[in-house]
Amino acid sequence: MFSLNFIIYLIKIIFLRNKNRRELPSTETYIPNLAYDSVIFGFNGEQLRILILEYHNTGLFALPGGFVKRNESVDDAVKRGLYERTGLDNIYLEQFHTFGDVSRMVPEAMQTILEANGYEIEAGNWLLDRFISVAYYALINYDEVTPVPDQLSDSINWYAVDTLPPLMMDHQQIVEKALQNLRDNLETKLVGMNLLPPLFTMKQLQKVYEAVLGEKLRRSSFQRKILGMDILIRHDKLFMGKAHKAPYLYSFVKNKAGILNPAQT
Amino acid sequence: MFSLNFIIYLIKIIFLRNKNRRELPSTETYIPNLAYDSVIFGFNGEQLRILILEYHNTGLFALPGGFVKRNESVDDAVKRGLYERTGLDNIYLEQFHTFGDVSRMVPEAMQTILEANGYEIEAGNWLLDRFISVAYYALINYDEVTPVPDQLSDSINWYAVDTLPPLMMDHQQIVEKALQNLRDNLETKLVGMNLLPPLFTMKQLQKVYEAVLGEKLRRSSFQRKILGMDILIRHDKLFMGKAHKAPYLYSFVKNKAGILNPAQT
DNA sequence: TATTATTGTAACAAATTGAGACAATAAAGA
DNA sequence: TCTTTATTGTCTCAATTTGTTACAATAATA
Repeated sequence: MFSLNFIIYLIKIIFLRNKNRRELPSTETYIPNLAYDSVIFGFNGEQLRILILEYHNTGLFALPGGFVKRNESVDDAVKRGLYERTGLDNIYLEQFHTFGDVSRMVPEAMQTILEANGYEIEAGNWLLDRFISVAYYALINYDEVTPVPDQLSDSINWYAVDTLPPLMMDHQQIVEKALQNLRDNLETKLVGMNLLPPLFTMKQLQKVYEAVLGEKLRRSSFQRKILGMDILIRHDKLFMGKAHKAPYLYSFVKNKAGILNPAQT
Repeated sequence: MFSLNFIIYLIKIIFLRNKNRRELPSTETYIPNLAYDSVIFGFNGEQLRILILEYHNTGLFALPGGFVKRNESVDDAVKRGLYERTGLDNIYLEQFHTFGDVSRMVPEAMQTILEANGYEIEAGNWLLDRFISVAYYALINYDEVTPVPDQLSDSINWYAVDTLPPLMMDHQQIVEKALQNLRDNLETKLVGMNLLPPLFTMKQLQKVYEAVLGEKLRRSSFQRKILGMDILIRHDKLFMGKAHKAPYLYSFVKNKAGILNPAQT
């Protein structure tokens, strides 16, 4: 009567329908008009990169974001989102600005995204309303992470901060403000600690500084300054099989009085 | 039949009833769960002070705050509030943090305040719900302002930052964070420009710096540093009738390239 | 005319940063 | 085994910035 392929086709349709026809988030669980966006920085050894996601079938690129539950702090909402996307707990997080312009209301964008994912959304739904967004940046160890796309997005990928795809809404400005804050905090907040693996060479640390600042630094001044801060512990040398003197490995002193402990907002 | 005094008394009652029985703000005009708080700094020549208001008949001290209209940016909401309270337009404003903890939900406080003002409020009203608050600090010229209390508050007064009354909820923490941000921005954002009158002496400027930093500075280093920044214009001397050399008056260069223009968020 | 308090600036020392140089050294090649 | 190569750790000296003290200039007063 029916071919096997047709049956499989039907099952697929039903399955996908069920998957996509799931309930939209509601204001019973989430606070209306409030969202967060996260600029997740990683360092690949050369460049400073951030995680950008692309929504299914829309060509829209965006920062990872989400909503805040009614019984959850904004910080926790961001941590939850980061955990879902990176699998990492205890990420270094810094809130840097809240974006509250009226021009942030772009219902077409949300509508496109939801419809491309098979949701039906009626006019007046809270998701199409205006959103105030609290923006955070996160610093993570690039190598420890395999980012996973969420329900609505095709992909989540690393992009160098100076060659981002065109981002939706005001996300480009959010990234710029994040970068500016990261630069301002570079000296005081020991940014390197969170972008590098536990053991690293002086050269790697310098590369992080250069990538964040976007300029070359002098090797000897840099070394003198960092060592003078008394925040590094020197370990054994790292023999990389290269034809030159081997560099020392370093780690950051933990809980240096007054100065930052990681994973703290 | 009735004495004139009695008539006047009746009129007063009716007038006050109308004044107090006015509609509570509703979520038709305001965004729910979102508020702002403002830390308004002024400098009286010696101390750094902030504006604190006291609610009628409650003994509760608080930062001036308010809600955000649905068709208004958060920045504009704050400007509106500042204008109502200080009469000043074009105030220097800086957003510094958004407070989003769940522990910020203290419905008793709002209930006390509203009831003390003769409002009836039923359980479930949005004003008793949780609020996320975007916090700003403002810098104003102390002498130009006569603060006016709002509808709910008895008084609005200047307090030195180191002798504040006990503030409600987390407002003490908000002040501390504001101060910390003000200190961090002191060098880069030309804070003095906004806390002093247009013409001022070097000593006055130094006093501002000392009040913000909470420490004494050396006169000659300070003078050399500030003059070296090329941000001041020297004017005529100020003769104060004192038995010593008269100081020069200075003003800030406007629109110094790269560096700040005032009244900009 | 001397006295007083405060101002503007110079002068020198101390500390920090910039720029270059040099010896040490891990691996590769002769 | 001895050079060669590229890079590292550190030192030196100059340039710049900051800390500290000193001193002359000067409005009003006695």
